[in-house]
Formats: sequence, structure tokens, C-alpha cells
Amino acid sequence: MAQKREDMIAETQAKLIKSARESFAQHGFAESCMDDLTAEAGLTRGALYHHFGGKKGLLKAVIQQIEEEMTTRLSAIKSKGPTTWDAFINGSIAYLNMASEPEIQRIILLDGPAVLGDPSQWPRKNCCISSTQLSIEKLMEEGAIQRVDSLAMARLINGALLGASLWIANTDDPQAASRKAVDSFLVLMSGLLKSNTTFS
Amino acid sequence: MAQKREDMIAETQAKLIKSARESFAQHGFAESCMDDLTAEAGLTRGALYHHFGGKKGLLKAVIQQIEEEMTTRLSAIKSKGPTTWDAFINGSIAYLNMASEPEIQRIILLDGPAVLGDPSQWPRKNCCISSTQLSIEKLMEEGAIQRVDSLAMARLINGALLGASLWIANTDDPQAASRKAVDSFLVLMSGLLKSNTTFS
DNA sequence: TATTTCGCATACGTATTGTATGTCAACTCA
DNA sequence: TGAGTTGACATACAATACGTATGCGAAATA
Repeated sequence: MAQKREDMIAETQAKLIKSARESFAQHGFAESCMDDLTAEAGLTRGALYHHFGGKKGLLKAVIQQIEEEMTTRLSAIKSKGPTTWDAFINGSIAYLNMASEPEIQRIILLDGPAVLGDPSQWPRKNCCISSTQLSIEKLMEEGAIQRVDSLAMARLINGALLGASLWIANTDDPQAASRKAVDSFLVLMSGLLKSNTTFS
Repeated sequence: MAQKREDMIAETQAKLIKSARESFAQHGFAESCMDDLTAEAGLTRGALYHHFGGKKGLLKAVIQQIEEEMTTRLSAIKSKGPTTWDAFINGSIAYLNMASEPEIQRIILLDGPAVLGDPSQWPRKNCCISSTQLSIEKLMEEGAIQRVDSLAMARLINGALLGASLWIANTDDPQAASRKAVDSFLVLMSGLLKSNTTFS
């Protein structure tokens, strides 16, 4: 008890974000009702408007929180790779699996882009893309892969993983689909490696 | 004049779809008002509910129309490729450019998935994915590329193109971005070709 | 302790949706 | 051909959810 005001504010915001996250994940953004949402958190819409300016603002906050978690999880995995390439591949596969989780899928892949537009334009930019981009640049510096535009390549790879995730999560046998996706992904990534045949 | 009833029905539906398409493309699905939408078509919401069952139903119809157009455009381009590989690559690049168009981007890439869920589960399935899948299967039969799960690979490729399109359309210099994306895409696709180094 | 700040609740007006009902033209069939 | 039926579409209504304007009370400040 006897919390500072600052702490109480942070707590209400956290409660709202938590509640919103659950509601958005379960019902989707459009079907989520702000009255229910705030009531669940023991508050009213007044608090929501005060802190986040509206429904979209709340979504932004939720997305930021989720992305921070994803970034943490990803960098933990990436740091374990013995080589840059391994880190890159393992991170990609981890991303594939994370993006197959219902909450992330619904909020980050479906509602986020529709409401907030292209993820790369988000306030706290899509961290996962920058992470991929960094990996690519590092690999190029090391001479492990071909020279490409790192941002373009990162967006392609990210999109590929997202597309596969959407498929995996909505298929009858996600386990099997995931395996197939990883196999195919590795084939694609082999194109990055240097010793390749060229074609017109 | 003196149209048959059937023709008039088709005409009202077409008018609604046309109007919805414009509205969805311009304001997005969520911000599109059905009253405005139908008034623009010289009708009321009554007609909309009668023919499409609601806002989502109208979106489905709009998406179907757009996808049919995309399929037509794509197959025209694909049929021109001298080899299966060329057809595949040209089709992919064409898809990349089509998906960068504002209308397609807004309706098919952003609102569609958010409202209707994973595109591969749509009524008239995402034709472009099946098209990609068919190309891959054909290339495998011809022995031109490695053996992979065609559906998984198609979804990866499709996702990659979509991700790149989103980026291209929202960047300062779409022209340059498009070129970079194509270059990087070709590098990735080279991974499909047979004579590749393997890696663990 | 008087005053201000501001976190949050309450109250209100409005916009948009879905449904229930009504109407009139076009088709069916004797 | 004309009475009956269907159904395409409009109108009317009720419910929901949103944004804003306002109010209150506790903490911060002096």
C-alpha cells in the first residue's frame, strides 16, 4: 500500500493493457468493446481515454508491449547461436513459431496492420525486422552471404515467415506444417549463400 | 431499358460492389459507413443486407472481384514466359507490383485478413497462392528445382512478396524499393535451384 | 491549510449497425 | 390476362459503442 502516485498510474495503465491484450486476442480489435474491456480491469472508459487517447492508442500500447516481449525472446535465442548464420536461422525459426501463437497472430499480424498500417511505420518500429536486417548485414560483412539490400531482404524474409505463420496457425496439423515450412525456408535461405549458380 | 429482373439484380449488386470497393479502398473497411456507401450507389442499406447479408459479406464480394481480376492479370503474364521458370519469376514480380497498388494493398492485404482471417481460408481461396503452388509443382516435375512441400513454399514466397509490397508502398521511393525487392527476391529464389551447396 | 493538479468516473449526444416490417414491381399460372 | 405470389429493396426502429464534455476527489505543492 501507500504507493506513490506514479506507481498507481503505471498500475492502471498496466491493468488496461493487460485487459485489452486479452480482449483483443480473444475477440479481435473491432469486436472488442471498450466498456467491457475497462470494466474487466476494474476501471471505466474515462481512464482509457485519459491514458491512451482512445481505442487505437490502446492497441498501440498493447502492440508495443508484445513486440518488446518478442524482441526479448528473440535476442535470447539469437545470442545462443554459435555462428552468425546459426543465430539468424534459429532466430527466424523462433519467429516463425512465435508468430503462430494465437495472441501474436491476431494482434500483431491481423489487427495491427489493418488499424495502424504497415508495421514498419509503427512508432516502435517492428523490432523483428530490424533484427533480421542486422543479421543480414553482419552476415554480409563476414562474407558469408551475397551482397543484397539488407532492408529489402529483411522485409522479404519477414514476410515469408509471417505468411507461413498464418498458414501454420490455420492448418489442421500445425506441427507438420511447421516442419514443412522450416524445411522450405531453409531451401530459400540457401539462396543467400555465396557459392550459387547464377541465372538471368 | 426493359431489362430482365435478373439483369437488374446483377446491376444493383455490381453497383454496391463498385461503391464499396471505392469506399473500402479510400477509407478502409472500418471507417466505411454503409449509409454513405449505399447512397453513393443510389441505394439503401436494405439492398446491401438483402444481397450480401452485411458489411462483411460485402467485403467478401469485393475481395472476390479483386482476386478474380488479379488472377486474370497474373495468368496473362505467366502465359507469356518462355520457360516455366520465367513464367514463375515474372508472375511473382507482377504480383509484387500489383500488391503495391493502394486499392489492393488496403483491401486485400490489410482489411481482408483482419476481417476475414487467413486468406488461405477464404471462400474463393487466395488464387495467387494456388498459382504459385502450381508453378512450383511444375518446376519440380521438370526437375528444375529442389523437392519441397509445394504449399509451404508457396506460402513462404507469397508472404515474402506481400511483405515486400507493404514496404514498397509505404516507402519514400517506391520505384527504387521495388527494384531492390526484386533483386533480393531473385537471390532468394536462387535457393530453389538444384545445383546448390548444402548446409546443415 | 489553502490551492492546484490531474487521474479517473459520470453523463450526454451521436453515429452506425442489425433487424423487423412494409411496399411495389415483376414473375407464375389458371 | 389478371389474380396471387415472390422477392428486391426501402423504411422504421432499437441497441450498441463511440467520443467529448464535465465533475469529483485525492494527491501534490506552496
